[in-house]
Amino acid sequence: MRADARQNLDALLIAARTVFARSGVDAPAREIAAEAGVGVGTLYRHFPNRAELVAAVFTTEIDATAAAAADLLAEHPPGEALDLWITRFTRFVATKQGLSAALRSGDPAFDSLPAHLTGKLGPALTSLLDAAAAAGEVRPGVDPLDLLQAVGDLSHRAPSPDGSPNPMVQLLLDGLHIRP
Amino acid sequence: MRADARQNLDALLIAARTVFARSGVDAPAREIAAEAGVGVGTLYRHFPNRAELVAAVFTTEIDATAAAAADLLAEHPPGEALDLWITRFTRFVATKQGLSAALRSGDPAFDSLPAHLTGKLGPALTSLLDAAAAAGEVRPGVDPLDLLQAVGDLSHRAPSPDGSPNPMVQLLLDGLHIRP
Amino acid sequence: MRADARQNLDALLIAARTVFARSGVDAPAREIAAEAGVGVGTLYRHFPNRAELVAAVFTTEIDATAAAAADLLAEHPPGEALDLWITRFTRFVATKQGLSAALRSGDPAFDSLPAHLTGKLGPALTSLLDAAAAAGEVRPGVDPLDLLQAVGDLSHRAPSPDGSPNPMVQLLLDGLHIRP
Amino acid sequence: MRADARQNLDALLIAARTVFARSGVDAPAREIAAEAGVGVGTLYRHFPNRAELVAAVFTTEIDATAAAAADLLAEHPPGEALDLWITRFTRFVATKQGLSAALRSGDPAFDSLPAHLTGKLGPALTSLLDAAAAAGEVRPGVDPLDLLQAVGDLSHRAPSPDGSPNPMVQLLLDGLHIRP
DNA sequence: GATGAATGAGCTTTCATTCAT
DNA sequence: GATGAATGAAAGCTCATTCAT
Repeated sequence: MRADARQNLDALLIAARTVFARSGVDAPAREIAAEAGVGVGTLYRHFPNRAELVAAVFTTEIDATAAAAADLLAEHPPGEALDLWITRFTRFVATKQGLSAALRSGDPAFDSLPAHLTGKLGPALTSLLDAAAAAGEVRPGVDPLDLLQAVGDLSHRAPSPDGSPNPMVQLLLDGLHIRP
Repeated sequence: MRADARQNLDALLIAARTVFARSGVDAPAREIAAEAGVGVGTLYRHFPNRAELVAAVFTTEIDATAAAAADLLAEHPPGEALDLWITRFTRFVATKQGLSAALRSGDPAFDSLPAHLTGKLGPALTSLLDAAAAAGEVRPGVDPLDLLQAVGDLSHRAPSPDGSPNPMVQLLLDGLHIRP
Repeated sequence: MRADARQNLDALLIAARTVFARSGVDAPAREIAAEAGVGVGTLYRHFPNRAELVAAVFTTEIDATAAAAADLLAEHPPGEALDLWITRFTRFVATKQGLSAALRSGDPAFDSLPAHLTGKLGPALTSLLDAAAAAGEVRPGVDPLDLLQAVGDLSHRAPSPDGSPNPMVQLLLDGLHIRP
Repeated sequence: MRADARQNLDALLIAARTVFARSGVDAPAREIAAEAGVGVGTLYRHFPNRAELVAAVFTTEIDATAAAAADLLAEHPPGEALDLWITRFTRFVATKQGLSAALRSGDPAFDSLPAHLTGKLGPALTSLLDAAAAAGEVRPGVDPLDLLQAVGDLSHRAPSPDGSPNPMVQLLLDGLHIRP
């Protein structure tokens, strides 16, 4: 892939994420292209239809969220890393208004999303839970996918402006942690 | 208001609810008018724009949900009435895909919705909780708005085809009840 | 149908015929709407898609060509009427650049065209041939559909500016007539 | 011209002919380039615009059709050679759906086409007619351009799948031949 | 010279909203 | 008051053509 094409693709993904967050997943293609500083044609060259673009953005975001786990673990004590990651995941869910609709749409472009979700986020959360449990900071034996689901359900609403997680999520995290 | 005008208005509200559930809140105005058996012009006479119609449908639904509390209390023991009402509320939330988006849209037509939500559903749930607590069936001291919020958050996903509530909601209800 | 709607429909058919003749059957919908003095929306209200419009224009033209037979017979001696009608048919074919392509396109909107062609033009030409044969002006026993086909094949090219038929068609007509 | 450039040009002409026959003269440039196994850029280097390409393909085809006359004369008795060539010409016309439209388009790229048509095909047909007349197989004195024109007019419709000429053309050829 | 990525005008079609009937 | 025809502003998408690589 040519360097400029790669740059455009990246710009499109970033632009799409921005625009989706601002105007929803149904935002005009032209708006996304403009945000990326690119013609509509370029958008359509890279993503033949809207679903493909949405799927790509979601996938990218999932990947980024999953990848954050390792970074957080490296820079924070395990229990704190877990909390921070959950907060980040919370932000991911809050931004993805279209996610649940997409999953239900039946569009083949979204077929791989569920597997991607569990395949990437499951292991990421597992690594955090395991580290925190090993350090005695959280109770062991929590199923990562159950936790993901619950936090997800509780995070649909728009995030607080200060970036702090939903109070209910906070409660859940509190329950998870072992207090001395 | 003339009798036929009143009939049209009712027909439009029912039609809009049906169509919103089937095709989403962005369904074409014509589709709604057709479902109601009226011309688009009539739709616009009653609701000058789409947001006004959406708000009206939501308001109507909120009212109906609130009104159901008294009926259920009259026909069932208080604890059961509570469960049935929560299930009904769950269905309300699941159908209203557009609700959270509407609340965030900033459209003035939706300005009164939040107050309407708490103003109608709060008291309704309070009456149910009080009755059930008085009968010793549920623990006392539960904040109705907190419960509403939590159940709401947990009910965004599509409902089970059999009409039973979300498993997480079920869990919540179980925790609420006092078991002998 | 409301009077103004009827007027628009007629205006659209006339405009489409004009534009098709000028710019071909693939002319932009906007051009046709503009020619008719109408918004695009109106065009699409009457003809949900281009094929439907093309079919309508062709059908209308076929009808007009068929209807001309009776008029010509009433106003001219039979042999002359025949020649005049053939000339008119020649003009019809020359204008309908898209006809043969349409017939081959497989679009269901064109399904009824072939039957319409033979069903309307066959009888029209039959009446002319019969009258002319009865008057002893042309040889009897000529199959109208064969003649239609042959003249059609010979008339695909643009008509002479003076409106006279193709020389080869003229030859054909000469052969048809009984000269003293 | 470099050898590879020459190859590309040939490939493009062949590809264009194929694609034109399959999808019409308005087929996307990309489709033609792909068929030729080159990039669009290469297509545009050789033919600055679509009309130029169309003209080149028509010219090439005319040349090939004209050239076939000598070959056929060398390998068949003159009368048979004439029939075979007419059949081939018939195929040429049938494939060139865009020809008459092109001639009428006014695009300067097509300016030389009419002269090329008569200049190449006229002499070719003359040679065939003369040879056949000299052999006493066809009547003498037939104007080649008239014949070309008539056969052309009669061949606009899609060819029979078996490659045999139009029945009307067959009739014309029968009339041309002198039967013992 | 070749490639194919990028551009953006232009086309079809939909639909909210207005307004003549 | 009701109707539905008309309007025209979008929006999605395609493709001829240009031009950086």
